[in-house]
Amino acid sequence: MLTPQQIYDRLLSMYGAPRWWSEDPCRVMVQAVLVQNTAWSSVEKVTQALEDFFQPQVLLDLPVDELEELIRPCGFCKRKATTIRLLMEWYAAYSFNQSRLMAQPQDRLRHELLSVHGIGAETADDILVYAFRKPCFIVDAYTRRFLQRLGFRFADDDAIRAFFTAELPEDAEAYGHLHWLILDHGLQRCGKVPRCEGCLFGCSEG
DNA sequence: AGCCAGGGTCTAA
DNA sequence: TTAGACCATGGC
Repeated sequence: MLTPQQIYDRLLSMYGAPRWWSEDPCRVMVQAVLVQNTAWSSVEKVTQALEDFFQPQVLLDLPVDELEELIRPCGFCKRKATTIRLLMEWYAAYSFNQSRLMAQPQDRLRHELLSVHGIGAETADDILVYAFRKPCFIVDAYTRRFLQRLGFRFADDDAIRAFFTAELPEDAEAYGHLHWLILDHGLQRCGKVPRCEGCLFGCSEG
């Protein structure tokens, strides 16, 4: 069985330097909500329409029904528009102050994010890592499918998290980079096609 | 046509 | 505590 470090190294050699979600915390938060049960291509489409709106106060000033129309292609637009609004209100309680947020304990931020209606574990963890640089390992559908194709069987998401965090340094950058590499791998359709080109994992079956 | 996409919430048993 | 319904839309 591969170790987390070996997995990371192989992904790195396949996809090169990993990208960060976005340097803009507001964009990370909005996109993390938009991508819930939705194809990333739809998020990209809406992102173009939202290009002038990725500022917390602008989003708060925008009538919710207008936000619904802007994000409609991502589906669940009423729920997601409300969640984005609530998320920005939470953000406003910290005065949109990045250093003030990053100074908070991870557990506290996670608890607060989970208390926002429409934010669950995965969305909260996306935000913790990519917006606030907290070392919280993200488990999503791609992570589960990826590990399953590699032959791992875990009882639940906590077991997956434990597998990675036990051996990797507790570092937000590393977690974020690894998660994005796993996304790159998934988006290459590894495991969905008979064999993906140059795959170092030999992905070929589900 | 029908199924799925980087989820989350609510309800019933 | 867990399974199932529901939320909405686009792409294939």
